[in-house]
Amino acid sequence: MSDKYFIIMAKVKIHSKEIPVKTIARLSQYRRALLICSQQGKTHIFSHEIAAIQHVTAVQVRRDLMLIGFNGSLKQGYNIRDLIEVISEILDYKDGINVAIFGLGNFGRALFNYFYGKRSQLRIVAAFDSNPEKIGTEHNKVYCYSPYRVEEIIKKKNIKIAILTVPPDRAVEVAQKLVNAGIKGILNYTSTPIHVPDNVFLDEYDMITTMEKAAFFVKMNELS
Amino acid sequence: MSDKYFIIMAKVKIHSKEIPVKTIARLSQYRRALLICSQQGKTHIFSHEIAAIQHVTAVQVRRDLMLIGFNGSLKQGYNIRDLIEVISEILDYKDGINVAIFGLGNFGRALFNYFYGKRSQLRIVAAFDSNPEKIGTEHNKVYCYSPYRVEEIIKKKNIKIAILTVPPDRAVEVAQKLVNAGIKGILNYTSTPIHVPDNVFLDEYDMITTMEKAAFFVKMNELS
DNA sequence: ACAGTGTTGTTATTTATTTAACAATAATAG
DNA sequence: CTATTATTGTTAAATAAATAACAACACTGT
Repeated sequence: MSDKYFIIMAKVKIHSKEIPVKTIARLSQYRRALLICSQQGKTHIFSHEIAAIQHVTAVQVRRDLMLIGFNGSLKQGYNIRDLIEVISEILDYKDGINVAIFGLGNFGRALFNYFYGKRSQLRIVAAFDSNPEKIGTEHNKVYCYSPYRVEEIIKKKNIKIAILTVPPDRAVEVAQKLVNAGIKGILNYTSTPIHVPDNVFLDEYDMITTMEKAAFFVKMNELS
Repeated sequence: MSDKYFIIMAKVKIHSKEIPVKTIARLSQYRRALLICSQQGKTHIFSHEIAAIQHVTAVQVRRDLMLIGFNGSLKQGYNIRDLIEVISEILDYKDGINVAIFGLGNFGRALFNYFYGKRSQLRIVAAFDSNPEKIGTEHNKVYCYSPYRVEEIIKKKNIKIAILTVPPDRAVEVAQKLVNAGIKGILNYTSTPIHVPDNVFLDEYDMITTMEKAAFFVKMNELS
């Protein structure tokens, strides 16, 4: 059997320039740093100041901002308010984006609480759980539905992104259901890898892998 | 002011070959897939089978295994039991590694429950929280200590890795304390970036960034 | 015995990303 | 008015990682 290839979204064009995925992630981080600075009354910031807050070099900040076509001034650096606006223009979805959480176990509830109300652009509008005791309950005005109603609710509430926190053995099945229902992005926090079509965004985060990586580096550091 | 540079651990030598960080992460994932296959009674596996379970190509699997010097057989593929052993030899810390969790909010508790007992190599042996009501409580035999005792307990219990889930405004301060106490790795789940010396492993995961990236790709996909 | 098949192991190539280098600039101090 | 300084913006180079290409092999069926 020949090898199979999975196509992922690697670069994106903005202002006719190619923007690496990693730049997108950094823009999100820059914005948060900028919002804090802005709240503190700062109006301008240098590339090395942004770099010092986040884990990057000043060169990288400048390069990222160049890619999105944002210009600073030589003596004052970058205008914070303007930069926030430009980044928001790129990152934000017009009228906000609706998110649902699938699986209200410990993890799901924690993410829900962590997330709820943090960024108005990203709204959790529904929860799903197969536990009959949870179905029908409400939490911060977010209703918990039965999995049977996934397709109906996704369409009715225009849910674009799913946070997947179901038990590992249900992940594949639920993901399939979500894709069929027309979800546009899945954040998979189960330890089971899932597959989605090319036009669905997928991000998988697995804490066990991260822990094992950490353990490995601790070990390597001790040896050298 | 000139640019500053942060040195990170990018590659590691095993058997005189350089191994990319990403390969290390994949090895952890391969092992989990292999453990499941092994439990199902399978003894051998082909590269494309591993690839189909995880999100990679068969070539990448073969390349990763080549880097760690593991050989398969032409007709049967890779011996599952042997491969698990070799990967474990690389990833695992001799007698297991002790982990502590800092901040028992929703997120901290969720990670604790998610994690507890999952991998015997990685043991959660202590928790810390500044809330007096939590201090002194016990959960699955794991005691919750006052932050005042961080240094003492880290040394006494030989804690190598910290899971950081304190509120964002405490992250920097707590991280500093951990580094001073001799912690070797930090998994930072607060949304505040932290800085650590080169010899301390750091992994930062920020859900907001991931969500914003997801939203961005949803948007891009709709435009094209 | 030999063509056909499906696999591994490895080198070469391509792509992606970061880092370095540096010209251009604007302010400042002498 | 000129040298100095600290910064941006951008191109070039270096590094990292993924993908392709393919030789070597071992088994199968004819």
